[in-house]
Amino acid sequence: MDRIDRKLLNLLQRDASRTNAHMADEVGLSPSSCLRRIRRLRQAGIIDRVVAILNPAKAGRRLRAVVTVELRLHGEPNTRQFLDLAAREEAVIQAHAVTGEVDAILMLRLRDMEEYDALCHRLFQGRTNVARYWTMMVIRTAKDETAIPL
Amino acid sequence: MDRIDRKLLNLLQRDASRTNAHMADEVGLSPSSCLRRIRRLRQAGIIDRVVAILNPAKAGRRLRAVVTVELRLHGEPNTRQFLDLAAREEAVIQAHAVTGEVDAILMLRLRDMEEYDALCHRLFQGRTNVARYWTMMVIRTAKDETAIPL
DNA sequence: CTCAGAATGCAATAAAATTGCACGGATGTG
DNA sequence: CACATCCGTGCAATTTTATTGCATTCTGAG
Repeated sequence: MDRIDRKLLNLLQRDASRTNAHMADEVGLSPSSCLRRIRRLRQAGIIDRVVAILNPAKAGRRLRAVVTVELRLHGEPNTRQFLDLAAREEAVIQAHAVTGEVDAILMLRLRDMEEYDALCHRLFQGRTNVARYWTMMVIRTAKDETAIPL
Repeated sequence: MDRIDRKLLNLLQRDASRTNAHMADEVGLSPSSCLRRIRRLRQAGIIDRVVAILNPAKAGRRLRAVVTVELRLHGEPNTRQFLDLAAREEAVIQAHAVTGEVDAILMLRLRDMEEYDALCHRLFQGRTNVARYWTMMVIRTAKDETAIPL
């Protein structure tokens, strides 16, 4: 993992659709060398996968929300059970167990408020293990990266 | 945006490294038709970009945290100023203004606690506009998608 | 300094993407 | 219902890109 690897990873984290020859130019290597490095980074699992990022609005998911959740019954099996339940919801993009005043945090991608309402009913109301929950609707996004700083 | 487009987008959101011919097979189209659809989805901006997703641990960013922030001075210019400040930090992956009991929420990718400490000093202490902040360190992740449900 | 292992560049080859073109199905109109 | 038009499709030719073998160069340990 030298300087060139880092440079390649940074390029790939922003735009993985460039041709290998172009990438080689950027880092000052021959196409074959460049390709072999990228392949090595993939096989080592440093590059986990390559994905397409959609425009949320154009994909019909304008709303974004963060929900913090306090459970009634804390501890390992209960937390896991709730997270698994949440993970099954397609609107739930991320589900984490966390430290702090709450037990879990969910990131949502929503079509509209109707979907939010329905989701809350399924996850938070009825006979679920949720004591309280706090919803933060995203008003404005100043930064939104998938890239991990190196 | 018919059924085939949605299928293509779902495939690309999980793995955009497949060959066009493979994708064509998956959706039951010829390679040329498949390619033209993908190109159209890109030009329409539905596909925003294609990126490499790294393994956080192998990239040296084992720690993940969510921080909610209450500002001293609320309202538009102050919130924007704080978000811009936060966005300049490389450990800050996402920065949002939100509704609810807090004003902003930050997603962090951290190397270690030392980096967290330094970041807190820069963003939350001293003469910044932050009244209080709550850190939730991610213990376990049950779901972590970049894909937007269609 | 010397040697072994790893990385590199070049050129040939294989694979993939891209394009032109003709066909077929859906839609709208007289 | 016949007809013209438009859009998407598949095939095959072409161009571009990825991949590999091999000789050379670089790097680090002893």
